Amino acid sequence: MTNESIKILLVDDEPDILEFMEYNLKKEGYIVLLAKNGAEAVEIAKREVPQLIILDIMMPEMDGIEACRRIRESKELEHILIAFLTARNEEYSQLAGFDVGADDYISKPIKPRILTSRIKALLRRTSFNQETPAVQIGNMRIDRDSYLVYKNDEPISFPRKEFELLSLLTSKPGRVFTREDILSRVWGSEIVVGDRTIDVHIRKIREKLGDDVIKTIKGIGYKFDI
Amino acid sequence: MTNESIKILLVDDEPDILEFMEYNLKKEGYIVLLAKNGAEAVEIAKREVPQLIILDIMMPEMDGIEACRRIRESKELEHILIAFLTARNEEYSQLAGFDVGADDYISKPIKPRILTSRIKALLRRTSFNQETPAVQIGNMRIDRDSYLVYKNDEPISFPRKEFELLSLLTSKPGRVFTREDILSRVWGSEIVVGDRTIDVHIRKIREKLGDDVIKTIKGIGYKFDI
DNA sequence: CTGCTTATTAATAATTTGTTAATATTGACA
DNA sequence: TGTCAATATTAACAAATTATTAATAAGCAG
Repeated sequence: MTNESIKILLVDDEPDILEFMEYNLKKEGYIVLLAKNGAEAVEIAKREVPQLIILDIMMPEMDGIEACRRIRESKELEHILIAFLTARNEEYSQLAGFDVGADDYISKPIKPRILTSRIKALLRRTSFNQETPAVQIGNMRIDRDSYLVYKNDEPISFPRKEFELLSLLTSKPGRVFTREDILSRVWGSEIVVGDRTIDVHIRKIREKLGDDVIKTIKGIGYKFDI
Repeated sequence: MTNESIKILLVDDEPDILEFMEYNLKKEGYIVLLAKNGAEAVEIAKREVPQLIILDIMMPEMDGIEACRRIRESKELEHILIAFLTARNEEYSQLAGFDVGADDYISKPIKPRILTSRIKALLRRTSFNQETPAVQIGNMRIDRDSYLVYKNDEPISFPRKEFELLSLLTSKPGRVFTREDILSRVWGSEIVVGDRTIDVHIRKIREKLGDDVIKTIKGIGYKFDI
Protein backbone atom coordinates (compact mmCIF):
# COMPACT_ATOMS: atom_id res chain seq x y z
CA MET A 1 0.00 0.00 0.00
CA THR A 2 2.13 2.84 -1.15
CA ASN A 3 -0.50 4.91 -2.90
CA GLU A 4 -2.26 5.89 0.26
CA SER A 5 -2.15 9.59 -0.18
CA ILE A 6 -2.91 9.83 -3.86
CA LYS A 7 -6.39 11.05 -4.70
CA ILE A 8 -7.99 10.26 -8.02
CA LEU A 9 -11.28 11.68 -9.17
CA LEU A 10 -13.30 9.48 -11.52
CA VAL A 11 -15.99 11.09 -13.61
CA ASP A 12 -18.46 9.15 -15.67
CA ASP A 13 -22.21 9.03 -15.97
CA GLU A 14 -22.34 5.26 -16.15
CA PRO A 15 -22.34 3.84 -12.64
CA ASP A 16 -20.98 0.51 -13.86
CA ILE A 17 -17.86 2.05 -15.26
CA LEU A 18 -17.37 4.18 -12.19
CA GLU A 19 -17.70 1.18 -9.96
CA PHE A 20 -15.36 -0.87 -12.06
CA MET A 21 -12.65 1.73 -12.01
CA GLU A 22 -13.20 2.51 -8.37
CA TYR A 23 -12.72 -1.13 -7.48
CA ASN A 24 -9.52 -1.44 -9.43
CA LEU A 25 -7.99 1.74 -8.17
CA LYS A 26 -8.92 1.17 -4.56
CA LYS A 27 -7.26 -2.18 -4.82
CA GLU A 28 -4.09 -0.30 -5.68
CA GLY A 29 -4.48 1.83 -2.60
CA TYR A 30 -5.56 5.08 -4.18
CA ILE A 31 -8.09 7.34 -2.56
CA VAL A 32 -10.94 7.39 -5.04
CA LEU A 33 -13.46 10.18 -5.48
CA LEU A 34 -16.47 9.89 -7.74
CA ALA A 35 -18.54 12.28 -9.81
CA LYS A 36 -21.26 11.53 -12.30
CA ASN A 37 -21.05 14.59 -14.48
CA GLY A 38 -18.83 17.49 -15.33
CA ALA A 39 -20.47 19.96 -12.98
CA GLU A 40 -20.02 17.68 -10.04
CA ALA A 41 -16.46 16.98 -11.13
CA VAL A 42 -15.48 20.62 -11.14
CA GLU A 43 -16.99 21.08 -7.72
CA ILE A 44 -15.21 18.10 -6.20
CA ALA A 45 -11.98 18.98 -7.94
CA LYS A 46 -12.02 22.41 -6.34
CA ARG A 47 -12.74 21.05 -2.92
CA GLU A 48 -10.48 18.01 -2.88
CA VAL A 49 -7.72 18.90 -5.33
CA PRO A 50 -6.95 15.38 -6.48
CA GLN A 51 -3.70 14.59 -8.23
CA LEU A 52 -5.46 13.06 -11.19
CA ILE A 53 -8.87 13.27 -12.79
CA ILE A 54 -10.16 10.68 -15.19
CA LEU A 55 -12.93 12.23 -17.23
CA ASP A 56 -15.39 10.66 -19.56
CA ILE A 57 -15.97 12.83 -22.57
CA MET A 58 -19.66 12.25 -23.15
CA MET A 59 -21.75 13.14 -20.14
CA PRO A 60 -24.98 14.96 -19.28
CA GLU A 61 -24.94 18.29 -17.43
CA MET A 62 -21.45 19.18 -18.52
CA ASP A 63 -19.26 17.15 -20.82
CA GLY A 64 -15.69 16.23 -20.13
CA ILE A 65 -14.17 18.78 -22.44
CA GLU A 66 -15.99 21.62 -20.78
CA ALA A 67 -15.20 20.31 -17.33
CA CYS A 68 -11.56 20.09 -18.26
CA ARG A 69 -11.58 23.64 -19.50
CA ARG A 70 -13.12 24.90 -16.28
CA ILE A 71 -10.63 23.03 -14.19
CA ARG A 72 -7.74 24.37 -16.19
CA GLU A 73 -9.04 27.87 -15.72
CA SER A 74 -8.38 27.75 -12.05
CA LYS A 75 -4.83 28.52 -11.08
CA GLU A 76 -4.83 26.08 -8.18
CA LEU A 77 -6.04 23.22 -10.30
CA GLU A 78 -3.87 23.89 -13.28
CA HIS A 79 -1.31 21.30 -12.34
CA ILE A 80 -3.80 18.47 -11.92
CA LEU A 81 -3.32 15.63 -14.35
CA ILE A 82 -6.33 15.02 -16.53
CA ALA A 83 -6.94 11.92 -18.57
CA PHE A 84 -9.90 11.44 -20.85
CA LEU A 85 -11.87 8.31 -21.32
CA THR A 86 -12.70 7.86 -24.96
CA ALA A 87 -14.38 5.26 -27.03
CA ARG A 88 -11.85 3.69 -29.31
CA ASN A 89 -12.73 5.52 -32.47
CA GLU A 90 -13.60 8.91 -31.12
CA GLU A 91 -10.67 10.45 -32.93
CA TYR A 92 -12.12 13.87 -32.65
CA SER A 93 -12.61 13.69 -28.97
CA GLN A 94 -8.96 12.97 -28.52
CA LEU A 95 -7.96 16.04 -30.40
CA ALA A 96 -10.38 18.23 -28.54
CA GLY A 97 -9.16 16.75 -25.30
CA PHE A 98 -5.56 17.60 -25.90
CA ASP A 99 -6.51 21.08 -26.95
CA VAL A 100 -8.08 21.88 -23.62
CA GLY A 101 -5.03 20.57 -21.85
CA ALA A 102 -5.52 16.87 -21.27
CA ASP A 103 -2.45 14.92 -20.30
CA ASP A 104 -3.50 11.57 -21.65
CA TYR A 105 -6.44 9.65 -22.89
CA ILE A 106 -7.49 6.15 -22.01
CA SER A 107 -9.61 4.28 -24.46
CA LYS A 108 -12.56 2.12 -23.62
CA PRO A 109 -13.04 -0.70 -23.12
CA ILE A 110 -10.87 -0.31 -20.04
CA LYS A 111 -8.63 -3.12 -18.97
CA PRO A 112 -7.59 -3.06 -15.34
CA ARG A 113 -3.91 -3.53 -15.96
CA ILE A 114 -3.75 -0.90 -18.61
CA LEU A 115 -5.72 1.49 -16.47
CA THR A 116 -3.39 1.17 -13.54
CA SER A 117 -0.23 1.21 -15.55
CA ARG A 118 -1.27 4.29 -17.46
CA ILE A 119 -2.12 5.97 -14.21
CA LYS A 120 1.20 5.09 -12.71
CA ALA A 121 2.98 6.37 -15.77
CA LEU A 122 1.06 9.60 -15.54
CA LEU A 123 1.71 10.06 -11.87
CA ARG A 124 5.34 9.32 -12.31
CA ARG A 125 5.68 12.51 -14.27
CA THR A 126 4.60 14.65 -11.41
CA SER A 127 6.38 15.74 -8.36
CA PHE A 128 4.23 13.62 -6.13
CA ASN A 129 6.13 10.59 -7.07
CA GLN A 130 9.61 11.93 -6.84
CA GLU A 131 12.19 9.81 -5.15
CA THR A 132 11.50 9.22 -1.54
CA PRO A 133 14.44 10.28 0.52
CA ALA A 134 15.94 7.70 2.80
CA VAL A 135 15.01 7.97 6.43
CA GLN A 136 17.75 7.93 9.03
CA ILE A 137 16.93 6.88 12.56
CA GLY A 138 19.73 6.22 14.95
CA ASN A 139 22.16 3.85 13.34
CA MET A 140 19.53 2.77 10.90
CA ARG A 141 18.64 3.99 7.47
CA ILE A 142 15.50 3.01 5.62
CA ASP A 143 15.74 3.49 1.91
CA ARG A 144 12.47 3.07 0.08
CA ASP A 145 14.06 3.41 -3.31
CA SER A 146 16.24 0.38 -2.92
CA TYR A 147 14.04 -1.48 -0.48
CA LEU A 148 16.96 -1.80 1.84
CA VAL A 149 17.47 -1.13 5.48
CA TYR A 150 20.98 -0.30 6.57
CA LYS A 151 22.10 -1.02 10.07
CA ASN A 152 25.47 0.58 10.66
CA ASP A 153 25.87 0.71 6.89
CA GLU A 154 25.21 -3.00 6.60
CA PRO A 155 22.45 -3.51 4.08
CA ILE A 156 19.73 -5.86 5.21
CA SER A 157 17.03 -6.87 2.80
CA PHE A 158 13.43 -7.24 3.83
CA PRO A 159 10.54 -9.02 2.19
CA ARG A 160 7.73 -6.79 1.10
CA LYS A 161 5.32 -7.03 4.00
CA GLU A 162 8.06 -6.74 6.56
CA PHE A 163 9.46 -3.74 4.78
CA GLU A 164 6.11 -2.06 4.57
CA LEU A 165 5.41 -2.72 8.20
CA LEU A 166 8.77 -1.40 9.27
CA SER A 167 8.34 1.48 6.93
CA LEU A 168 5.03 2.37 8.53
CA LEU A 169 6.39 2.20 12.05
CA THR A 170 9.42 4.28 11.23
CA SER A 171 7.34 6.88 9.44
CA LYS A 172 6.55 8.29 12.87
CA PRO A 173 9.16 7.13 15.34
CA GLY A 174 7.86 6.99 18.86
CA ARG A 175 4.26 6.95 17.82
CA VAL A 176 2.18 3.91 18.66
CA PHE A 177 0.39 2.25 15.80
CA THR A 178 -2.58 0.17 16.76
CA ARG A 179 -3.05 -3.24 15.28
CA GLU A 180 -5.94 -1.83 13.32
CA ASP A 181 -3.76 0.92 11.91
CA ILE A 182 -1.24 -1.63 10.90
CA LEU A 183 -3.71 -3.99 9.33
CA SER A 184 -5.44 -1.35 7.30
CA ARG A 185 -2.29 0.36 6.13
CA VAL A 186 -0.12 -2.63 5.40
CA TRP A 187 -2.73 -5.18 4.44
CA GLY A 188 -5.41 -2.91 3.03
CA SER A 189 -8.97 -2.21 3.89
CA GLU A 190 -10.35 -5.65 3.27
CA ILE A 191 -8.79 -7.33 6.22
CA VAL A 192 -8.42 -10.99 5.68
CA VAL A 193 -5.57 -11.95 7.92
CA GLY A 194 -5.56 -12.84 11.54
CA ASP A 195 -3.94 -10.99 14.39
CA ARG A 196 -1.07 -13.38 14.85
CA THR A 197 0.16 -12.50 11.39
CA ILE A 198 1.30 -9.14 12.65
CA ASP A 199 3.16 -10.70 15.54
CA VAL A 200 5.00 -12.99 13.21
CA HIS A 201 6.10 -10.17 11.00
CA ILE A 202 7.16 -8.10 13.95
CA ARG A 203 9.20 -11.00 15.14
CA LYS A 204 10.96 -11.36 11.81
CA ILE A 205 11.86 -7.71 11.83
CA ARG A 206 13.18 -8.04 15.34
CA GLU A 207 15.26 -11.01 14.29
CA LYS A 208 16.99 -8.82 11.74
CA LEU A 209 17.26 -5.53 13.57
CA GLY A 210 17.38 -6.63 17.18
CA ASP A 211 14.65 -7.02 19.76
CA ASP A 212 14.78 -3.50 21.03
CA VAL A 213 13.87 -1.40 18.02
CA ILE A 214 10.19 -2.23 18.09
CA LYS A 215 8.41 -1.93 21.38
CA THR A 216 5.18 -3.67 22.23
CA ILE A 217 2.47 -1.64 23.89
CA LYS A 218 0.32 -4.33 25.24
CA GLY A 219 -3.34 -3.89 24.45
CA ILE A 220 -2.61 -1.16 21.93
CA GLY A 221 -0.03 -1.94 19.31
CA TYR A 222 3.59 -1.32 18.44
CA LYS A 223 5.96 1.56 18.11
CA PHE A 224 9.37 2.06 16.67
CA ASP A 225 11.81 3.63 19.07
CA ILE A 226 15.46 4.35 18.82
CA MET B 1 15.58 23.31 -18.35
CA THR B 2 18.19 21.00 -19.67
CA ASN B 3 16.95 20.90 -23.21
CA GLU B 4 20.16 22.36 -24.49
CA SER B 5 21.27 19.31 -26.36
CA ILE B 6 17.94 18.26 -27.77
CA LYS B 7 17.53 18.88 -31.46
CA ILE B 8 14.12 19.21 -33.00
CA LEU B 9 13.51 19.43 -36.71
CA LEU B 10 10.44 21.38 -37.79
CA VAL B 11 9.06 20.80 -41.24
CA ASP B 12 6.33 22.91 -42.77
CA ASP B 13 5.84 24.88 -45.94
CA GLU B 14 4.23 27.81 -44.22
CA PRO B 15 6.92 30.14 -42.89
CA ASP B 16 4.56 31.59 -40.31
CA ILE B 17 3.97 28.29 -38.66
CA LEU B 18 7.65 27.43 -38.73
CA GLU B 19 8.50 30.70 -37.12
CA PHE B 20 5.83 30.35 -34.50
CA MET B 21 6.97 26.91 -33.48
CA GLU B 22 10.63 27.85 -33.65
CA TYR B 23 10.03 30.73 -31.31
CA ASN B 24 8.20 28.62 -28.77
CA LEU B 25 10.64 25.76 -28.81
CA LYS B 26 13.73 27.91 -28.63
CA LYS B 27 12.21 29.55 -25.61
CA GLU B 28 12.23 26.11 -24.01
CA GLY B 29 15.87 25.67 -24.81
CA TYR B 30 15.67 23.22 -27.66
CA ILE B 31 17.97 23.37 -30.66
CA VAL B 32 15.63 23.99 -33.56
CA LEU B 33 16.26 23.00 -37.17
CA LEU B 34 13.97 24.02 -40.00
CA ALA B 35 12.95 22.53 -43.31
CA LYS B 36 10.27 23.67 -45.72
CA ASN B 37 9.47 20.40 -47.43
CA GLY B 38 9.87 16.67 -47.11
CA ALA B 39 12.95 16.40 -49.29
CA GLU B 40 14.81 18.96 -47.26
CA ALA B 41 13.63 17.30 -44.08
CA VAL B 42 15.08 13.93 -45.04
CA GLU B 43 18.36 15.56 -45.95
CA ILE B 44 18.67 17.47 -42.69
CA ALA B 45 17.49 14.50 -40.68
CA LYS B 46 20.31 12.40 -42.08
CA ARG B 47 22.89 15.03 -41.43
CA GLU B 48 21.81 16.21 -38.01
CA VAL B 49 19.99 13.23 -36.53
CA PRO B 50 17.58 15.18 -34.37
CA GLN B 51 15.72 13.51 -31.53
CA LEU B 52 12.35 14.61 -32.82
CA ILE B 53 10.86 15.67 -36.11
CA ILE B 54 7.61 17.55 -36.37
CA LEU B 55 6.25 17.08 -39.84
CA ASP B 56 3.43 18.79 -41.61
CA ILE B 57 1.48 16.37 -43.69
CA MET B 58 0.63 18.56 -46.66
CA MET B 59 3.69 19.98 -48.34
CA PRO B 60 5.08 20.53 -51.84
CA GLU B 61 8.06 18.52 -53.09
CA MET B 62 7.51 15.60 -50.77
CA ASP B 63 4.67 15.25 -48.31
CA GLY B 64 5.04 14.35 -44.66
CA ILE B 65 3.96 10.77 -45.03
CA GLU B 66 6.54 10.07 -47.68
CA ALA B 67 9.25 11.88 -45.76
CA CYS B 68 8.41 9.87 -42.70
CA ARG B 69 8.65 6.67 -44.66
CA ARG B 70 12.08 7.58 -46.04
CA ILE B 71 13.33 8.48 -42.63
CA ARG B 72 12.12 5.26 -41.14
CA GLU B 73 13.88 3.32 -43.88
CA SER B 74 17.25 4.31 -42.60
CA LYS B 75 18.57 2.24 -39.74
CA GLU B 76 20.29 5.18 -38.08
CA LEU B 77 17.17 7.30 -38.09
CA GLU B 78 14.78 4.61 -37.06
CA HIS B 79 14.70 5.69 -33.45
CA ILE B 80 13.88 9.31 -34.18
CA LEU B 81 10.54 10.43 -32.83
CA ILE B 82 8.18 11.71 -35.46
CA ALA B 83 5.07 13.75 -34.82
CA PHE B 84 2.70 14.88 -37.53
CA LEU B 85 1.00 18.21 -37.75
CA THR B 86 -2.55 17.77 -38.91
CA ALA B 87 -5.46 20.01 -39.57
CA ARG B 88 -8.29 19.40 -37.17
CA ASN B 89 -10.37 17.19 -39.42
CA GLU B 90 -7.82 15.34 -41.43
CA GLU B 91 -8.86 12.05 -39.94
CA TYR B 92 -7.35 10.06 -42.71
CA SER B 93 -3.96 11.64 -42.45
CA GLN B 94 -3.69 10.58 -38.88
CA LEU B 95 -4.24 7.00 -39.71
CA ALA B 96 -1.78 7.07 -42.56
CA GLY B 97 0.70 8.76 -40.30
CA PHE B 98 0.58 6.08 -37.69
CA ASP B 99 0.95 3.46 -40.42
CA VAL B 100 4.29 4.80 -41.54
CA GLY B 101 5.52 4.91 -37.98
CA ALA B 102 4.53 8.22 -36.50
CA ASP B 103 4.81 8.52 -32.74
CA ASP B 104 2.22 11.20 -32.26
CA TYR B 105 0.22 13.83 -34.04
CA ILE B 106 -0.33 17.42 -33.10
CA SER B 107 -3.38 19.19 -34.42
CA LYS B 108 -3.53 22.69 -35.79
CA PRO B 109 -4.13 25.31 -34.73
CA ILE B 110 -1.10 24.89 -32.50
CA LYS B 111 -1.14 26.26 -29.01
CA PRO B 112 2.20 26.87 -27.35
CA ARG B 113 1.43 25.14 -24.12
CA ILE B 114 0.12 22.08 -25.86
CA LEU B 115 2.98 21.98 -28.29
CA THR B 116 5.62 22.04 -25.62
CA SER B 117 3.86 19.66 -23.29
CA ARG B 118 3.30 17.14 -26.04
CA ILE B 119 6.92 17.39 -27.02
CA LYS B 120 8.03 16.90 -23.48
CA ALA B 121 5.80 13.88 -23.15
CA LEU B 122 7.19 12.44 -26.34
CA LEU B 123 10.79 13.02 -25.38
CA ARG B 124 10.20 11.63 -21.96
CA ARG B 125 9.35 8.32 -23.50
CA THR B 126 12.86 7.93 -24.69
CA SER B 127 14.63 10.24 -22.36
CA PHE B 128 16.41 7.53 -20.49
CA ASN B 129 18.05 6.64 -23.76
CA GLN B 130 19.70 9.91 -24.35
CA GLU B 131 20.44 11.31 -20.95
CA THR B 132 23.91 9.95 -20.86
CA PRO B 133 25.59 8.43 -23.87
CA ALA B 134 27.84 6.19 -21.79
CA VAL B 135 27.70 5.16 -18.18
CA GLN B 136 30.46 3.55 -16.17
CA ILE B 137 29.46 1.35 -13.30
CA GLY B 138 32.05 -0.78 -11.64
CA ASN B 139 33.93 -2.71 -14.29
CA MET B 140 31.10 -2.15 -16.69
CA ARG B 141 30.48 0.50 -19.25
CA ILE B 142 27.15 0.95 -20.93
CA ASP B 143 27.24 2.80 -24.18
CA ARG B 144 23.78 3.85 -25.19
CA ASP B 145 24.86 5.07 -28.56
CA SER B 146 26.30 1.83 -29.81
CA TYR B 147 24.08 -0.50 -27.80
CA LEU B 148 27.20 -2.11 -26.43
CA VAL B 149 28.14 -3.05 -22.94
CA TYR B 150 31.77 -3.42 -22.01
CA LYS B 151 32.75 -5.68 -19.19
CA ASN B 152 36.40 -5.16 -18.39
CA ASP B 153 36.73 -3.58 -21.82
CA GLU B 154 35.31 -6.67 -23.46
CA PRO B 155 32.45 -5.57 -25.66
CA ILE B 156 29.29 -7.58 -25.29
CA SER B 157 26.43 -6.92 -27.64
CA PHE B 158 22.87 -6.83 -26.48
CA PRO B 159 19.64 -7.13 -28.41
CA ARG B 160 17.42 -4.13 -28.20
CA LYS B 161 14.99 -5.07 -25.47
CA GLU B 162 17.68 -6.49 -23.26
CA PHE B 163 19.70 -3.38 -23.73
CA GLU B 164 16.83 -1.10 -22.93
CA LEU B 165 16.01 -3.04 -19.85
CA LEU B 166 19.59 -2.98 -18.68
CA SER B 167 19.78 0.64 -19.59
CA LEU B 168 16.77 1.44 -17.47
CA LEU B 169 18.09 -0.45 -14.49
CA THR B 170 21.50 1.13 -14.71
CA SER B 171 20.04 4.59 -15.09
CA LYS B 172 19.63 4.58 -11.32
CA PRO B 173 21.94 1.98 -9.85
CA GLY B 174 20.68 0.63 -6.56
CA ARG B 175 17.16 1.79 -7.11
CA VAL B 176 14.45 -0.81 -7.40
CA PHE B 177 12.33 -0.68 -10.50
CA THR B 178 8.97 -2.33 -10.17
CA ARG B 179 7.75 -4.64 -12.85
CA GLU B 180 5.25 -2.02 -13.78
CA ASP B 181 7.95 0.58 -14.12
CA ILE B 182 9.82 -1.75 -16.34
CA LEU B 183 6.86 -2.68 -18.47
CA SER B 184 5.74 0.84 -19.01
CA ARG B 185 9.19 2.21 -19.70
CA VAL B 186 10.62 -0.56 -21.81
CA TRP B 187 7.48 -1.88 -23.45
CA GLY B 188 5.27 1.20 -23.37
CA SER B 189 2.17 2.03 -21.48
CA GLU B 190 -0.19 -0.09 -23.54
CA ILE B 191 1.11 -3.23 -22.02
CA VAL B 192 0.80 -6.18 -24.26
CA VAL B 193 3.37 -8.58 -22.93
CA GLY B 194 3.17 -10.91 -20.00
CA ASP B 195 5.14 -10.82 -16.82
CA ARG B 196 7.36 -13.75 -17.64
CA THR B 197 8.78 -11.80 -20.52
CA ILE B 198 10.64 -9.62 -18.09
CA ASP B 199 12.07 -12.60 -16.28
CA VAL B 200 13.36 -14.08 -19.48
CA HIS B 201 15.06 -10.88 -20.47
CA ILE B 202 16.56 -10.53 -17.04
CA ARG B 203 17.87 -14.02 -17.31
CA LYS B 204 19.51 -13.33 -20.65
CA ILE B 205 21.20 -10.28 -19.26
CA ARG B 206 22.41 -12.29 -16.31
CA GLU B 207 23.78 -14.93 -18.66
CA LYS B 208 25.95 -12.30 -20.25
CA LEU B 209 26.94 -10.19 -17.27
CA GLY B 210 26.81 -12.67 -14.44
CA ASP B 211 24.09 -13.50 -11.98
CA ASP B 212 25.01 -10.92 -9.43
CA VAL B 213 24.63 -7.63 -11.24
CA ILE B 214 20.87 -7.63 -11.18
CA LYS B 215 19.18 -8.36 -7.91
CA THR B 216 15.64 -9.57 -7.52
CA ILE B 217 13.46 -7.90 -4.97
CA LYS B 218 10.70 -10.38 -4.70
CA GLY B 219 7.28 -8.86 -4.79
CA ILE B 220 8.68 -5.58 -6.05
CA GLY B 221 10.99 -5.79 -9.00
CA TYR B 222 14.64 -5.65 -9.89
CA LYS B 223 17.58 -3.44 -9.29
CA PHE B 224 21.04 -3.08 -10.68
CA ASP B 225 23.71 -3.17 -8.06
CA ILE B 226 27.44 -3.15 -8.32
C1' DC C 1 12.79 -17.14 -49.76
C1' DT C 2 16.05 -18.87 -46.29
C1' DG C 3 18.42 -18.91 -42.32
C1' DC C 4 19.55 -16.35 -38.44
C1' DT C 5 18.66 -13.47 -34.42
C1' DT C 6 15.49 -11.63 -31.24
C1' DA C 7 11.09 -11.54 -28.71
C1' DT C 8 7.42 -13.76 -26.50
C1' DT C 9 4.82 -17.33 -24.44
C1' DA C 10 3.73 -21.45 -22.03
C1' DA C 11 4.68 -24.95 -18.90
C1' DT C 12 6.84 -26.31 -15.01
C1' DA C 13 10.28 -26.09 -11.30
C1' DA C 14 12.30 -23.75 -7.60
C1' DT C 15 12.18 -20.47 -4.21
C1' DT C 16 10.62 -17.06 -1.27
C1' DT C 17 7.15 -15.03 1.32
C1' DG C 18 2.91 -15.01 3.92
C1' DT C 19 -0.24 -17.14 7.07
C1' DT C 20 -1.97 -20.09 10.41
C1' DA C 21 -2.29 -23.12 14.25
C1' DA C 22 -0.55 -24.76 18.37
C1' DT C 23 1.83 -23.79 22.36
C1' DA C 24 4.57 -20.95 25.48
C1' DT C 25 5.32 -16.77 27.68
C1' DT C 26 4.41 -12.27 29.38
C1' DG C 27 2.66 -8.63 32.11
C1' DA C 28 -1.27 -5.82 33.93
C1' DC C 29 -4.22 -6.08 37.50
C1' DA C 30 -7.38 -7.96 41.00
C1' DT D 1 1.00 -13.54 43.69
C1' DG D 2 -2.14 -15.89 40.66
C1' DT D 3 -5.08 -15.15 36.72
C1' DC D 4 -5.99 -14.38 32.16
C1' DA D 5 -6.02 -12.03 28.01
C1' DA D 6 -2.59 -10.43 24.97
C1' DT D 7 1.57 -11.31 22.71
C1' DA D 8 5.68 -14.37 21.37
C1' DT D 9 7.48 -18.15 19.28
C1' DT D 10 7.93 -22.02 16.37
C1' DA D 11 7.27 -24.88 12.71
C1' DA D 12 4.39 -26.48 9.24
C1' DC D 13 1.69 -25.32 5.44
C1' DA D 14 -0.22 -22.40 1.70
C1' DA D 15 0.19 -18.87 -1.51
C1' DA D 16 2.62 -16.02 -4.39
C1' DT D 17 6.50 -14.87 -7.09
C1' DT D 18 10.35 -15.71 -9.89
C1' DA D 19 13.56 -18.90 -12.60
C1' DT D 20 14.29 -21.85 -16.13
C1' DT D 21 13.67 -24.24 -20.24
C1' DA D 22 12.04 -25.16 -24.53
C1' DA D 23 9.00 -24.21 -28.11
C1' DT D 24 6.96 -20.74 -31.18
C1' DA D 25 6.51 -16.38 -33.43
C1' DA D 26 8.14 -12.32 -35.33
C1' DG D 27 11.80 -9.64 -37.67
C1' DC D 28 15.47 -9.00 -40.50
C1' DA D 29 19.68 -9.44 -43.45
C1' DG D 30 21.45 -11.57 -47.31
